[in-house]
Parts: sequence; structure tokens; C-alpha cells
Amino acid sequence: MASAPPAALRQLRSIRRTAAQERILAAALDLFADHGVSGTSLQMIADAVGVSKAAVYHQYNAKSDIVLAVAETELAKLEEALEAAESEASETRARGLMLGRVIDMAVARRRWVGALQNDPVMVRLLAEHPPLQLLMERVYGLLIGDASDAEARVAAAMMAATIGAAVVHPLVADLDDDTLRQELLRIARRIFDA
Amino acid sequence: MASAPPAALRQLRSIRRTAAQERILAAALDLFADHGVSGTSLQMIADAVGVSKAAVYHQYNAKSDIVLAVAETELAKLEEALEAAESEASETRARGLMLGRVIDMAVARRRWVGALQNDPVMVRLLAEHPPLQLLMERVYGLLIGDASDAEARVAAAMMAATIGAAVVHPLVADLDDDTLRQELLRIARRIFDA
DNA sequence: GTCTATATGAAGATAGAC
DNA sequence: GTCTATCTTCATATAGAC
Repeated sequence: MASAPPAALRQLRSIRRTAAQERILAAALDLFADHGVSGTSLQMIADAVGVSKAAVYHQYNAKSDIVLAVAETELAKLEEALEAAESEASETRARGLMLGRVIDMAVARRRWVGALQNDPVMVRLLAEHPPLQLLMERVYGLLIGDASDAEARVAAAMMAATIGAAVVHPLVADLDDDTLRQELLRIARRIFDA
Repeated sequence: MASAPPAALRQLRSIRRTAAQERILAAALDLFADHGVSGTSLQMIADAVGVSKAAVYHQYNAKSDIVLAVAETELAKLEEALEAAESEASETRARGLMLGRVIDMAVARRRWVGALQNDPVMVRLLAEHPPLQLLMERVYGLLIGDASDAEARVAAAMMAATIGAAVVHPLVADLDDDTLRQELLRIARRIFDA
């Protein structure tokens, strides 16, 4: 039997939620993507779910709790990709695997990526909430490895930024997922390999 | 004498503002960058300028007017770069010039780029306000030229997205402008040339 | 798990004086 | 160009019943 991973490594994935909570988080994510976190009120979330504000408050005590839960739900997917990549033997293979997984994720969820990557409230949350901060450090650690020189860091920032921002760009809004994924992968490899 | 450019080409640059208006727009841009447009109240802007809300309303009748004026001010700089590039003879040279200018701009103003590129309110404004829409179409037209196939469009989206998002990325926050500009230019060229 | 009703504050916006 | 005072609407959040 494989030994269970340390607690810190499976925090996000192990969070369980009720059906009512999942409805709220799904509606909130949609609204965050369209209006930003600050531009989304609890009334809007309640209306989207089809319940009253009080019903929403019964599930989450504050709006900030909803924001955190949304971030955790989405980053749990990133955590899975990270664990798969970290179990690879060579660093090169780990980076390659991570790249492919992240692009798949970003394309599949492109409608919502902007809400997490760019929103100032989310950015602050990622920078201040220790478990999420730790996760992002692992992601960047894998991407830049031991090399922490300017070139590697700019390249890593560009890759992360590129994938996140390109998938939400209006110029590619009408491309199908497969085409977008292929081109993205080709160009992302060019950023790193050359 | 050089003939004056058509009216549509110099709309943004020709807008004049009073000192009081410029103070408001500068404060608003800073706050938009930190909190997003929706997360910035008129009270916050007034406090940052050091006046009352009513004084702000005397300059701009509504918050949306401030948002529009901020967008126009920033995009006026892009308009200048575009005009310089469009006056080039060859398309290749035009693209190269535009690339360099846009990177210079993005790096110099990196603290504020995210507010314009990513904020949902700004995105909606760019998509709905005809003069700004027109400007962005000219920018993308220059970048992808006649080739409007998937490869060119994804590459253009990636380049625009990359520059905009990489300059605001935490990984490069402590790099000096020159280093960031050099690396950005190197990698951006790789996206297009290969 | 959901509701109605309500408290409290902050938002956008205006009136009118200096 | 700026102020104080005010209006209205909407925000977050809570109390208590079903």
C-alpha cells in the first residue's frame, strides 16, 4: 500500500461540501468571472442560486468565506496536477508534465481563469492565506527549479501569465478547446526550450 | 507642413484636463490597481486626493466617467505607439516597432497595467466604448496582419496577454525595469519569429 | 435548509453655501 | 474649486420563525 501523503499536501482536495454549498460556489464563480469579486454582491449570488440572502449566509458566515472556498475549490485542481508532476523522476519530465496539465486545466476552465488569476481580492487572498501561498510556492519552485536567475524567473512568470491570460483573451474566444490547447502548448514550449 | 491626422486618429491624445482632474485620475488609477474598479469607492478617491466626495463629483458627474477618463488617459499612450508603428513601410518593421514600444510602456507602467488589462469593468468598457474598441482593433490588426488563422491569433493573444500579465507577476516584482524589458523582448520575439 | 424582516453602514449622487 | 449636509439605494450581516 502506498503511504498517505502528509496532511499539508492534501488539504485542499480533502475539503467536503454539501450540495447547497456547491450550488453557491458554482454561482459565485460564474459571477466573479463576469463582475469580479468586489462587483459581486451576496444578493446576486442568492438570486443566481434561486434562494434568499439569508439562506446563503446560513452556509457561509461572510462573503470572504465564499471567496476563500471558491479559491480552494479551483486550486485543488492545481494541487492534483502538482502532485502528479512532483512524483516524476526527472525535473525536465516534471516540468513538461506540469505544463501540459496546467494548459489542459486552463483551457477547460478558461471562462473562470481570469477571476482567480487577476482579481485583486483573489490576488490578496493568495498572498495572505498560508495554505494557498504554500501551494503557489510549490508550483513556481517546480517551474524554475534551482535556477532562480532573472531569465528563468521571467520565463516562468511569462509562462504562467501567458497561459492564464491568453485563454481569456477576446482574440481566441471563438477557438475550440483542442485548437487552443495545441497552439498554447506549442508556444509555451518555445518559451522554455529555446 | 504635414497634414493633420484624421479626427478619429487623435481623439484620445487631444483630450485636455485641468490640474484637479489630473489629481483625481492619478489617485483613481492607483486605487484601481490595488483594489479593482468595483473595489474602489468615490470616498477612497476623495480621501487619496485629500478633498471631499462632492469636490470629486464637481469634476466628474459619475464614477463611470472617471473610469472612462482613466482608460482614455492610459490608452492614449498606446495610440501614440500605434501611430508610430503604422507609419512604417514594411509590416515586419511595424510589428517589431510596436512590440518594443508596447513592452517599454508595459514595463514602465507595470504597477498599473493589471488594472486596465484585467479588470472586468475595464474589459466591458473597452468592448462597448466605440473609440476604445476601434483602437484595440487597430492594435490587433497590426499584430496579426492579413493572417487571421488560429496560429497567428493565438500567438497574438499570447503576446499581448504575456506582456500584460508578466509585468504584474509577483515572480518579477523585484526585477529592475531594464532587466525585465530585455528578457521580455527576447521571449516575445521567440513567440513570433520561430 | 429556507424564509421574512430588520439593523447598520457605506455606496453613489445632489443641493446649496462659501 | 471646495465644503457640509442630505437623499436614496444597496451592501453586509443578524434574528427568529417554519
